[in-house]
Amino acid sequence: MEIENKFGYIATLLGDKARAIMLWSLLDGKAYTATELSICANISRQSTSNHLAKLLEAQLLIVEKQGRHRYYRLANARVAQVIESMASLIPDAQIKSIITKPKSQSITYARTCYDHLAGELGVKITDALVKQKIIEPIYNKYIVSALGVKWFSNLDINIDELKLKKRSFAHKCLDWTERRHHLAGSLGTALLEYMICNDWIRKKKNSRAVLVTSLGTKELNDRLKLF
Amino acid sequence: MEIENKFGYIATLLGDKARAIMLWSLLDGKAYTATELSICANISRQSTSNHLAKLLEAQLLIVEKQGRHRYYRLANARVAQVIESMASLIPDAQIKSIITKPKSQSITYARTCYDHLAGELGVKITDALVKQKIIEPIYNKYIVSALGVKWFSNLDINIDELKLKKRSFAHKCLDWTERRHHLAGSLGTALLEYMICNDWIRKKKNSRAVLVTSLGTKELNDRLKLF
DNA sequence: TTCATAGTTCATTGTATAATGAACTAAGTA
DNA sequence: TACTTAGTTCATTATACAATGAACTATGAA
Repeated sequence: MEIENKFGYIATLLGDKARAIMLWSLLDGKAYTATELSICANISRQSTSNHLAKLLEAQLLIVEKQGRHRYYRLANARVAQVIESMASLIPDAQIKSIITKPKSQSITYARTCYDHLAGELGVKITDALVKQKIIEPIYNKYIVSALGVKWFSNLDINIDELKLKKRSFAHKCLDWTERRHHLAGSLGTALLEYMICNDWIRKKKNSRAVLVTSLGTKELNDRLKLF
Repeated sequence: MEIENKFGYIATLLGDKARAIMLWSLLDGKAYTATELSICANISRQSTSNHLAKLLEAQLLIVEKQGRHRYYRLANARVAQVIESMASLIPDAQIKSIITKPKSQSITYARTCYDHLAGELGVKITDALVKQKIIEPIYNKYIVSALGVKWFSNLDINIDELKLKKRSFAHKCLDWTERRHHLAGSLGTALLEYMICNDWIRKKKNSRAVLVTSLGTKELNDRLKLF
């Protein structure tokens, strides 16, 4: 098979309406049962099963059996990033009509993108990290400066340890609301984890939206001159 | 329309086999005619036209009319980025297969286009002029920066004089081999004349091809960091 | 002029594949 | 044990939309 056909295979797979909705729902990184996903996409369980089988075969999803339930989740962070970046192609006019909706304000301001922080806040923090010379953008990645190693160690994040992990360390992820890059990879995950554990931000229930606590505002301002 | 439906709209658009092949072909950043794209995708011209209209409407492509041809290209770098990132999801990728380019013969490498320089060299020079901030692309034209005025005056080219002429000063011309823009207009003519007069390049007899002299190579490298 | 080529539009046909119903396995429950 | 729920498989149906032919505009060339 030629490369463009392989690309077409992936594109077709993502292109079905029902599958697109399911994948979008899975963007929070959580695992959902087949029945839950069928409700999301508003199709029969049989049909859902068929779609899920295809997504599994393409290694876009992974499945975990637990009793009589099967929990489906995105195979890895890369899948999530591709889906989010595809959303950045939604025509400007349509994006505007979405982000001005009151209920989507929080999701566009700050949300999780699978395992790291996205939205306006995600981009702002990344910008600040670059401005403070903590990280530096190189091609599609970021490198951490000597100063940055120190900065992250204050958050109990050990750069050397993270680099040892198999997964990507610190790469760029395209944000669909901001149309700009933000920090992803194991470093992005570590930062998100720290912020949640230390109550800088809180996840909203049943949503990818997060909100910044007053402590978080203070810390981000002190450490990154963010606000 | 909800966000997941809009995502589905984009995904569906990219998901058609024929469209996927066309988009993949356009990844090189060059512009192609509708007929050429129909050959790439191996479908009829009518069908191609239909697909292109959809991609245009979604602002994934832009079109430029030139005579009876319509040149289609990706709307911006983001589109290319997303397509490439989607290709990264191809399972057990054998993406290492290199995309072969048609080898450039002298007629495609450098040739005159009516009264200015075209071909790969023409495009390269134009790119370098932009990169060095000597000229700046604005819509279908180029403007010359203050730095640029100085740069051209070193070649005895007086920008103010050229602007007084009735004909177009510096517009974009689409190259058929490179499918990318290069400098045309009175400024393009003046530059070509200078290069010939000063033996940077020589016209081949009975041909539009030109060859670059060793002096030309040196000068273009010194002044534009071209090679 | 007239002809050829590039490209589009529109109505019709064709087809790939999604959705569905019925029948099934497998796990949990009363 | 029988019964319910989760999920799948398979054969059939339905449908969205891609492909096509015919007719059209527009540019360029003889």
